[in-house]
Amino acid sequence: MGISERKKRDAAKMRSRILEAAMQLFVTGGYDNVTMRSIAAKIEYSPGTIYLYFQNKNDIMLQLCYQGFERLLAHQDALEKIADPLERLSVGGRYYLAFALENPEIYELMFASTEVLGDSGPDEEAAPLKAFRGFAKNVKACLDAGIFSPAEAETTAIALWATLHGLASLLIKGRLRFLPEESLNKVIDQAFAFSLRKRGE
Amino acid sequence: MGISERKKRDAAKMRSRILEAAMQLFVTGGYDNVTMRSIAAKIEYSPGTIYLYFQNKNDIMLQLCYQGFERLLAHQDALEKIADPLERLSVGGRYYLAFALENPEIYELMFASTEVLGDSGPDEEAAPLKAFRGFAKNVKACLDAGIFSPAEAETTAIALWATLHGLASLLIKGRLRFLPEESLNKVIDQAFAFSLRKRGE
DNA sequence: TTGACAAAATGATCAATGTTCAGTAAATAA
DNA sequence: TTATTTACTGAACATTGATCATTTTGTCAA
Repeated sequence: MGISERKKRDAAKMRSRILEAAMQLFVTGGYDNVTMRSIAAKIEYSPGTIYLYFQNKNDIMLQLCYQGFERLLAHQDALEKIADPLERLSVGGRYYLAFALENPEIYELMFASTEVLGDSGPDEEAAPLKAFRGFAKNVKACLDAGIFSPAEAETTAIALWATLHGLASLLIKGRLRFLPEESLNKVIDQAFAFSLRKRGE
Repeated sequence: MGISERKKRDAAKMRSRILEAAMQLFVTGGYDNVTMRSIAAKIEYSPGTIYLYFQNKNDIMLQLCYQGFERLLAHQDALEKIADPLERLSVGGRYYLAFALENPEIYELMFASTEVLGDSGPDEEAAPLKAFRGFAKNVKACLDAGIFSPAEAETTAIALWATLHGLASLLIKGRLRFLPEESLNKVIDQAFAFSLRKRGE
């Protein structure tokens, strides 16, 4: 039955084309630029066809959200080479921030309200959880190296993530626009130093 | 000219009624629940009337965003009584987080993307900037008390804000749902301790 | 190759949305 | 009372996400 396999490949390819078109529309013109009709026009199919491959628009946006997490995770993979755990964590954090600032729309989508992304299921949590686990692993390495105390492993990871996410969010949404450009980099550096400072006791 | 004054009051009252209706619809059913028609029905006017008092829907949502910041600022005013600067900062942070978690929709709206809220003008930055200045003032007090070193005043304020905002965001959007309920409070406590720890050197 | 069946794609259509605007009603002024 | 300005109406428009009867395309047995 080579035919049914080819059909499966075709269907997967069609899904990819739809997602690619949606992603392009999204990053160039934001959420409002993604309409079922604009996607259809881009892939040169009729609007109704999209519903043969995706349940609805939310479904599509959710997939784009997942793609965002996957891209972020791919970035983080490059960190494995860094031996020093504290530096790995620091560089990872900068990667995280750089990703958010270079892909503001995608990053926003990744943390868009649950409402937009539809009801939460076990699958929905998978991607963020995976991202956090990678993060936590690096923190754990710092812990093992005696940089943090054991009781603070998860706490530290979350606090760090929160700081990074908060910075990214505030920057993307222009809430730190009042800061002089020059001091921004310094702020980021110091924020990292602040969060990553070796703890006493 | 008592008439024109009365008319001004009437117009202001009408604006309030519209905003109140919009806020009610928003907190109960989210952004999608706020339609020009639903607002109109709630205040018992025709949809077109709303456009005599507001430019468009974005305008209305922007005002709700401002109301959110005002509520938050009102909360923070109660902090003045706390003498110890470090404790004032800590309690203020908890207020901030509590506000965000008790008013998740409003908090989300306050930090919604610039796109949703319309083009940024000097007015738009006023509210968040004001909120941050109050925050920074508390940090400065810690600084004056020798708790932080001078070079870190603004940096510390921003890092703190980012951590708070990040925590609020992640919590609201369910990204920390995998955490056991019991450990959540501990995480918050430790995150605060982590960020507010007295710095050496 | 042909004809019957299944799968894929279409596009007209629906209800709902934000917004506009000619027309109507009410309030004010003359 | 009459004229004029102001406030309001609600039908209408363009767009949106989504649906579904219809048509086109693909598959396979005869």
